[in-house]
Amino acid sequence: MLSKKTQYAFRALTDLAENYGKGPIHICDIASRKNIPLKFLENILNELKKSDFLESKKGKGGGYVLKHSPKKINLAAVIRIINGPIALLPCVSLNFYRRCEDCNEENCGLRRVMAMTRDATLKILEKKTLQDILSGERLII
Amino acid sequence: MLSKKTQYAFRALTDLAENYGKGPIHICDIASRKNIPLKFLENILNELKKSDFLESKKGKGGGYVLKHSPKKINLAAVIRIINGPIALLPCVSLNFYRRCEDCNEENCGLRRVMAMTRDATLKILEKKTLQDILSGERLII
DNA sequence: TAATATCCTACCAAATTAGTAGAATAATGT
DNA sequence: ACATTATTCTACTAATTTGGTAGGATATTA
Repeated sequence: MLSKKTQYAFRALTDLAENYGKGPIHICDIASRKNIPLKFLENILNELKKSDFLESKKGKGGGYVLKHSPKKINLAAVIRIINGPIALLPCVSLNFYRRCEDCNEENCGLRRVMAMTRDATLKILEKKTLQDILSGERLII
Repeated sequence: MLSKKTQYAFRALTDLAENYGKGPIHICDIASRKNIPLKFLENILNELKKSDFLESKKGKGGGYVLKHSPKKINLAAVIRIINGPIALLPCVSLNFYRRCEDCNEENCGLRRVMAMTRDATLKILEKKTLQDILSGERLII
């Protein structure tokens, strides 16, 4: 399951997408509109900034802005930054690979199935973007 | 990611599948063959028994046996028992549904995408069985 | 230089995960 | 009946992760 932090991240990014083009958005506006603990949200937006999803400006008139169009930010990328691996086993993770103990990877049946589910999941999450989850959007399959 | 406990569960079930038809298998044989902490494995096999995957026999000649053929045990069912929900959000879980706060489900874009990924994942995990992950098996997609 | 807003370091509490200890119970063979 | 064997149950404990909080440092603008 996605952590609460990840759900907060999606809610905050959605808010920024809804206000895309309006200049920097205050973190406290996002926090109050989306009902997210302010100080926790600071951490989250900071991580997203470090990972190049956001730009920020300090001081009066400051705030956060999406660095790229909502159409360019895919959900898998956000999950990887805030939540971690998408695969169900470390040994099939593309971005967080770790070998599993006592397992001959070439010949591990569980690994083969988990690689399939990873692919099926990524096929969706890498295609869907922030734009696709805005509440007004119709979802085209 | 699947917990270590879940990976142990799969390894143990695989061992029981490999020895299917040979009568009760000692838990300490499974533990040593598959390198799983014995007392931890006790908990796991007990849960699997309570969930009707295994039968057990006490005393001399006792041990654990798969209650059904390895072909009948699908991976999603095992994950649900030992690991919990398969869906990425509680509000799209079929077996562990919980409403999420501050979210209008009818109109939540994230929810729609997460329902799609759940379906894609289940399509695989509910079809694949213990038999499919035995190391000798060829995986037919 | 005051006001504003992000940035950074360092905590803290609660929950979950991973594992252990030891006695109770049941089945079997002698 | 009784010793042996193996599962079952209750109850801990330690380590890690998750979900937050506090407070000062830094940068920007007016």
